Amino acid sequence: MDFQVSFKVNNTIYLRDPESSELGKQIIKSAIDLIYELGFEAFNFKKLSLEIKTTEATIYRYFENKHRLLLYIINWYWSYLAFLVMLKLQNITDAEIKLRAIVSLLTHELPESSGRLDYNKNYLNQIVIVESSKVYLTKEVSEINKNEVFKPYKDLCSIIANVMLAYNPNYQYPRSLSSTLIEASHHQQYFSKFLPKLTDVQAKDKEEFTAQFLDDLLFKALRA
Amino acid sequence: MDFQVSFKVNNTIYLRDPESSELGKQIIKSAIDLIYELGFEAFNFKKLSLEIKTTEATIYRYFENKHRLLLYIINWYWSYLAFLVMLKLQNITDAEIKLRAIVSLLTHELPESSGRLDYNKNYLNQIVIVESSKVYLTKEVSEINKNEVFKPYKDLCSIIANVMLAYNPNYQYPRSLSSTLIEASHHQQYFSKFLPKLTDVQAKDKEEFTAQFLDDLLFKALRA
DNA sequence: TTTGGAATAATAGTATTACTATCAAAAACA
DNA sequence: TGTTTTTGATAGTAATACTATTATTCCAAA
Repeated sequence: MDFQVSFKVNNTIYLRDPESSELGKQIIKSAIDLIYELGFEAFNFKKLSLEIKTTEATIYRYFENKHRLLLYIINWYWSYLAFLVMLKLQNITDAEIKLRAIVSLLTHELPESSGRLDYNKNYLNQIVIVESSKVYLTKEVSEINKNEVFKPYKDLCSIIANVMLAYNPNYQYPRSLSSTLIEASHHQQYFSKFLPKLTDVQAKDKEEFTAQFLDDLLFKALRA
Repeated sequence: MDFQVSFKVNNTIYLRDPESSELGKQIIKSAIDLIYELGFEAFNFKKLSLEIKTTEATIYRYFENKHRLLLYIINWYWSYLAFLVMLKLQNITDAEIKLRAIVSLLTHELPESSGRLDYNKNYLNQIVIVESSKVYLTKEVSEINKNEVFKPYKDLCSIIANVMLAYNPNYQYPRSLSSTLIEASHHQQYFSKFLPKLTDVQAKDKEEFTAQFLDDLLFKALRA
């Protein structure tokens, strides 16, 4: 069985749906590659247009500016991750095992898929770790939040919160713990790579460190 | 008794020590006001120079660029906070009470001091919440980390980690929990204000919400 | 098969940003 | 008093973040 899943992101984010054309998909794919390579600050539409051999003007017809493009990418990721979480939790009944599966998804690379134009999942992961907070840490949060552009993040948060409540119905802070879990998964992965003194990583457990820390934290927080 | 405390920040951050002149202090003070008002992205040296009636060129003699200036401000804050933590913990012997004092410092405004040129502590707090992660979420982390510019953050983290170990010597992740605590204090304060669905704030507990959540999380994490 | 509309390409242009350079005036300092 | 340091005034540059205009291509309905 082969199937195609696509994630419709809120249409106030783009001017023209990038999924609606080959060029649009190319914009997203190459944007992910370039942001990964250059970092969001050094990334711009000029460089992107050179990369995909089109012009700045054309890209501006899809996205108002690079912040919106990043928001699109990050939202795509949240939607995809929420989908994967739902999929993984399908056949699990035990809430504890569900929570471990969630931590695992939050701390490991997304599964690579095929498709010629498919986004590089490893790059996407790194972008989310490094750049995702920049989409909401802006003066315009309240303004852009009106259009529900953060819904995918809120939805993911809500899904996780519900599993937490299934595990312990008396826990008082399921949403805050979910957002803390998600954000901490990014920070700890970033810190353990670049600023290890802010963590307890050891040379040997680089791979699994963040998962172990979050696992420990999560279950202690949730146990009565 | 009246006394003056000043915090020397790593001298590779600035070209000329802003504490060494009135103009320098004015640059920092007005930068805090402007970054608070405009957000870091919209803030620039042109606007700052107009504000303090000098020229861009003059500000460039103190800081290489606005990223460095932000780094200076954030580091000043970490140093000041570490100082306050040490001060508060002075006469406390019980590790549990120490930890509560730390959570309280992390989730409340800094005490306002006098001094004509003193920085606006409320603004400073907000800047740290919104902008601090931007100083390390950059392509150049490893490069600038070589000069120990993140030492104040690491030191604060280390101080808190030691109190955690005093409370529970067997806890395995004191540094990661410290950095998570600090980062979560920012996120939860930010979210409860702008994206409340990512938290469990209620209308009535806006003030104390973050402190309560972190308190709960911290002690559950640390208890064996 | 023609034709109208949409998408894209090519090109140019503007305001702002993030600097650098130069030189004179003012202040500090010795 | 003379000298060095700091600041101010002004100018300039390369890059960024767009907007505008017109020409070309393409596709789909008439």
